[in-house]
This record gives sequence, structure tokens and C-alpha cells, in this order.
Amino acid sequence: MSMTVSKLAKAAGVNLETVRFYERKRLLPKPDRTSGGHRLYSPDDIERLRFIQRAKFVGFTLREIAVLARLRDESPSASCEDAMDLARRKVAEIDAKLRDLREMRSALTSFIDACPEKDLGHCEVMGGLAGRKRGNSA
Amino acid sequence: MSMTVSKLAKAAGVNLETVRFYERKRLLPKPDRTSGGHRLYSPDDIERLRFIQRAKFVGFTLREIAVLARLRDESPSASCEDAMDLARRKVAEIDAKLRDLREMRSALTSFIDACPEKDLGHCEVMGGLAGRKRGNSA
DNA sequence: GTTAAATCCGTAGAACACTACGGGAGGACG
DNA sequence: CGTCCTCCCGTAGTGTTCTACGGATTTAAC
Repeated sequence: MSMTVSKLAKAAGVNLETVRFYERKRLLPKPDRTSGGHRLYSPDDIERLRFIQRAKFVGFTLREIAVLARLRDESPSASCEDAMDLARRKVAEIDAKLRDLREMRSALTSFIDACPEKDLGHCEVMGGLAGRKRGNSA
Repeated sequence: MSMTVSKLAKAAGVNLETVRFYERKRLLPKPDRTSGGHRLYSPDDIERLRFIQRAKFVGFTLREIAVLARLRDESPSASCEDAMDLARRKVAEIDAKLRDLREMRSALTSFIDACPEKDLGHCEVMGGLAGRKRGNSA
């Protein structure tokens, strides 16, 4: 039940070249090959690609994702504490990102909500970003 | 009451080269010059740089900010709806990111919480990241 | 067994957002 | 006037994350 690189790419919704790129960047393990050298993937690899996609969307860099995704490839029992450590640091980072995003969101929505759409002369989206009185500065 | 580029950069908390970069990218208008060719800025330009910083913080790309800034310069009354549109789209994106972050967080914390740290042979952080799913199968 | 599609590889280019370089000219201060 | 910092400009480099090219080989379908 293995698949070629293009099947994997399609299944995970990424470009075929991206799969190769991720392999070079060690986000994906080196796959088995056919006798002719073609890559062979398993459904687990779809999972892994999807994990990468989610982590990426959420703001992790590929470098960070490489660490996260590679945890399982290391010696499982010996690295537990390291893995825990990493996971906890990631949670802290996620919390920071959550705070930032919530701040962004409330800034934007307050501009939107304050906009008197009938009176376009006082657009609060513009005003807010311009720093006028509601200015929660970065 | 005008200032040089380095003063502006310092006042707005950006690199001097970034000011020139933003000018090239038309995020900042072409400034007046001294007879010798040095750029001269007004406090309004600090405002504008801060506008850019805030927009960036809120998640706009420079390309989007350029549009926003041009909307701001051009017909102020006609542009409100476009700006609102942009802001609303950004809020939707932020909401999606928040959802994903919360998902990631709960996944990570469930691995952490389930990890029997005394028994390193059964590290749940490793297991979780390896694709052994929290609850559901795959 | 032929052939058309898929894959191989390394390398190059693209877009984004800066950041740095280098050699010369401008300008403030004493 | 000398000195020294700032600024000029164009161009090139950085790092990230892909995406494309192109000629050769492999595989699958018929």
C-alpha cells in the first residue's frame, strides 16, 4: 500500500517539488525506493505532510517543524525528556502566538466595529491603523 | 521641523535601510531633499511608518499595506469599503490561525500530560508526534 | 514491446522582507 | 578649514519557502 511521490503530493495537497524540498530539508524521512530509484511512500507520510502543513499555517518555521517532526525518528526512550522539553517550549511559544493573534484580532475588529459605514469620511479602519486614539501600538 | 532619514528611522524604530526600502516599495512617499540630496522627513512620516508597523503587526503583507497606504492617500471617502473588506478578510484569517493554534496546543499538551516521566519507555510526546493519535485513529 | 507518463537529479529562479557594502559627497561643529 | 559622522546610490547578499527546468531514466498501460 505504497504510493509514488506525485500521489503523496496530491493526497496531501502540496506540490511534488515541495515533497522533494522537504526531504532535502529533512522534514520528511528518506523514503524507500523502487529498484529504479523512484520514491515510495506510505499513508503515514500523508499524515506527516498534513502535520507540517498545519504547523506551517500556525506560524512555525520549517526549521522548527523539522525538530518537531523528527522527534519520533530519534531514540524514543532516551530522548523523552528532550522531547518533553521541546513540547513545553512549543506550548509556550504557541501561547505567545495566541496572545499576539488575539491582540491583532481585537485591534482589527474594534476598527471595523467603530466604522460608521454610512459616513465613509470617518473610516475607522484607516483611523485605527493610522494610530488615531484607539491606537494600541505594536 | 524636519529630520534626516536616520532620525526618522530611529523615531519609528526601524532600520535606516528599511526606510529607503519602503520608499522603493512605495510604502513611503518620495521625501523632499536638501540641496545636497539628503532626504528630509516630517513628523507625518513617523506616523506613516508607525502605520506600516501596526499594519504589519496586524498581519498585513507589505503589498497589502501599500494598497492600504495608497487608499489612505487617495480618495479618503471612497476607500473605506475597500479597507473594511481587507480588514474583514484579515480577521477571518486570524480566526483560522487561532483555531489551528488551539488545536496544536491541545495536541501538544495532551502528549505532555499523558507522559509518564518516570517511565521513559512510554513517552507520549513521542508517541503523539509519531502519529499515534490522541483518541481517534488514522 | 512500444510508448507515453512519471520520476530522477541538480541547479536556477522567484517572491518576500530586509540588510549590508562601498566609495564618494554632504553637512554640523568647533 | 578640518574632521568625522551621516547620507547618497545602486547593487548584491541573506534566509526562508518554495517552484520550475530539462535531459535522462523508470514505470505503467496497452
